[in-house]
Amino acid sequence: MAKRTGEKYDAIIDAAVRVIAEHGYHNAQVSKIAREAKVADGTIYLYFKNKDDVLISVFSEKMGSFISDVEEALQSVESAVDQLYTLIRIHFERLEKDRRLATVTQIELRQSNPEVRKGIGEILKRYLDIIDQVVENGIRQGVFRPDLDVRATRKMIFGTLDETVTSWIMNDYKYSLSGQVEQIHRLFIDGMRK
Amino acid sequence: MAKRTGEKYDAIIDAAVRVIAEHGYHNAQVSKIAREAKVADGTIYLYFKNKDDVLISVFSEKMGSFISDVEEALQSVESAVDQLYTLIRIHFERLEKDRRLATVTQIELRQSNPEVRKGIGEILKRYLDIIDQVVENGIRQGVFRPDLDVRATRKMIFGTLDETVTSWIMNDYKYSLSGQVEQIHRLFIDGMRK
Amino acid sequence: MAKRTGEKYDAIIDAAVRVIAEHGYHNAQVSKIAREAKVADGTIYLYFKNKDDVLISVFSEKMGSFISDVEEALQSVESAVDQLYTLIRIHFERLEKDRRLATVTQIELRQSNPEVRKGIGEILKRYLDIIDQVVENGIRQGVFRPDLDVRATRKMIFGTLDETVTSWIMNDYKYSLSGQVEQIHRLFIDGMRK
Amino acid sequence: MAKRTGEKYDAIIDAAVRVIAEHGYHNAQVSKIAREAKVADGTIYLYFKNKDDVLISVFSEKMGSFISDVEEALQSVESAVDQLYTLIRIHFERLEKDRRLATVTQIELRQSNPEVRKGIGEILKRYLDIIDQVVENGIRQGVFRPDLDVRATRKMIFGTLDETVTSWIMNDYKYSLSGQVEQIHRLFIDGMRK
DNA sequence: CATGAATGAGTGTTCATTCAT
DNA sequence: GATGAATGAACACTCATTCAT
Repeated sequence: MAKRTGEKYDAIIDAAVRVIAEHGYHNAQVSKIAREAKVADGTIYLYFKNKDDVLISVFSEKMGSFISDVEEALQSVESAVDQLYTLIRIHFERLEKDRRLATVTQIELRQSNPEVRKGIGEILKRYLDIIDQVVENGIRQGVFRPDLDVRATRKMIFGTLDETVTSWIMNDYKYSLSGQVEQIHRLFIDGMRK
Repeated sequence: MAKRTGEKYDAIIDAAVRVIAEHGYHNAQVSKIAREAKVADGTIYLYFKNKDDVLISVFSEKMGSFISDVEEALQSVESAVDQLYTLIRIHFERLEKDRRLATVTQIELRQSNPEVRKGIGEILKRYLDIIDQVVENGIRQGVFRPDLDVRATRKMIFGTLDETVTSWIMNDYKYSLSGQVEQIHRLFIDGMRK
Repeated sequence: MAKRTGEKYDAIIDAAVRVIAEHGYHNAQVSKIAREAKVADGTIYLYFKNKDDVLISVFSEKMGSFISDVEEALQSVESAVDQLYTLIRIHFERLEKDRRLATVTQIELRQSNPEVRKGIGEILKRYLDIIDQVVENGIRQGVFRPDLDVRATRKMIFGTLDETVTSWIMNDYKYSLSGQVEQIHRLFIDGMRK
Repeated sequence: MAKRTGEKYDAIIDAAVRVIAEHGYHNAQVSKIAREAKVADGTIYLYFKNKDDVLISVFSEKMGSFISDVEEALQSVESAVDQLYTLIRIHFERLEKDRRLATVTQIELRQSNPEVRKGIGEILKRYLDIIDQVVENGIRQGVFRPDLDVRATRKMIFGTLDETVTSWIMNDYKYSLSGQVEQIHRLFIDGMRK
């Protein structure tokens, strides 16, 4: 049971994204995903434990590559201020480039049951850790306030990015996400005060 | 259909909160809510259009009083910097005081279908408007940067508060929410830079 | 859940017997039983815990009245020899009179899963107890051998009756069941020896 | 299709017995039997027409040797009274010696669908014929009553043995089967009467 | 001969909503 | 207004069988 690789594995993951994006979480039946992936219903169960596993895997596979990209990009950046900029930029650019995936991960999969949400939460932890490291870097480098609460700061950063992307989707992508990198970066670094 | 007041109306709303808090969104059946409210299943449909309407009303009734509280409190505060402080403080205090309601509005109701989420979104707009006004006040008063993008700033503020509360719930309320008001207020106002 | 009486309760039980008799155990879907009983599928679950419960109840209700009939009839019979005769007679007469029920309880329900079989076994225990009492009576009355092993004797009696009925059904009811009462009674009492 | 011999043929039959004995009829999937037999799923279909064929063959192969043993043993016994004793003894001894096989043939395979049951019935006919011959022998030898109904008597004999074995299994083999040969033989021959 | 990946038909159960009383 | 019995649509998952290699 549950081979986690192969052509069909990828086909099912991608089909799930398309079906969820088009029909919404509550209308993404297994049979619909199978048809979209051009496999039989039962084939899905050769690659995944159950429907929840498909959904968690969608998030894991897609978000995983996203997180890896961010990790890699941050390696070649020295200053924590610039790292934060890079992180915001990649976060926005990636999701702006794949609206369908953005909708699925930001909106649809959040309607899921506790089991799936738990799986999603575990994957997101990796991302939150990266943010923590950037903040800690900045403190160590002496560019961020030494009394910064890392966890609170991380929640500000993640909460802001998440809300911004969600809002962008809910407003039908009608403005540029990546156009806000500058603005938000400055908000984080310098705050609202004149 | 759909009297929106009365003893039973309130009983049903409160029963819904209790049932969702105790059993989770996906186990909050109409019949369970009816039993908890000590009315017949059918009676719910004399006061609400359908189940979605019950859920949206839960959010509306409970969040409505919350928003009014914030509005009122802000009236007696002059400076936008202090208004922002007050907003954060009330946001955290209110939810910290009623953990059950916090869980229902922050976690459970977000698993709902598009219809309910839309209803919730509309109610939240009032809150977002209040945040906008605080930001605009600050610009007008000359204490916030004049080039602040009001909408981006509002997303930062709301996104951060929301993520902070969610995180607090997910970590079993094991630290103080209101203990973070100071820290987060300073993050907003002065940013992360040393 | 699970009101165990009422007009519809009976209708569902009877529909189940008809459906199983006509289509066989493996083709007796809940929806088919519901249609036959002229109720909605869901209604079945107002009266029964699940499908297994329906099947066990079929056996319980039908066999229950059968066992009560036997119990009652034995009361008015003094001698254990005659009691045994009466038991065999009623056993055969009842099943001969309702061939459909005979098929369902003898053939179809025995193909069921362990859960149902367990339920059936528990109901049969009452019948086996009655047989035991007849045997014990006979020993006490001094008409049966005092060294008779009650349990072994009971197995002979029940096993024989059961096999005889099953065989009669498998041979398409083409001979008379009640015509064999005499013969079998004498076999039990006097044995095969000349 | 369907070679009925060979190393793998036997391996599959034996694997089926083990799997059914361990997991029960309703959990004896073809793939599980294949794994136990160390062949591929598809290989089973080179030796058997379908799953039913496997199950019937299990009964046929195992019961076949049992019946042959009985046939052979009876040859060297003269008197019908002793033949009946021998038949009961071998019946009980064989099944007592291989509890796993006893469970499979007495309990598990009886849950099967009509097709398999029909196959089983045909095999059992050979056994029933042997019983008939013993009874007829006895009548001819003048030791059994001449008015004995052979078929009814056969049903008593088979029904009793079958019920006794089933009961022994259901009671977890906790008493001796072969210890009951005497008792049951006397019941058959001399009846219950003092 | 043998493999094992792929197929796809088939069904018990839940629960929001209705409506006769 | 209030009841609660009745409705019936909707869907994830299993597993015997096939067939390309």
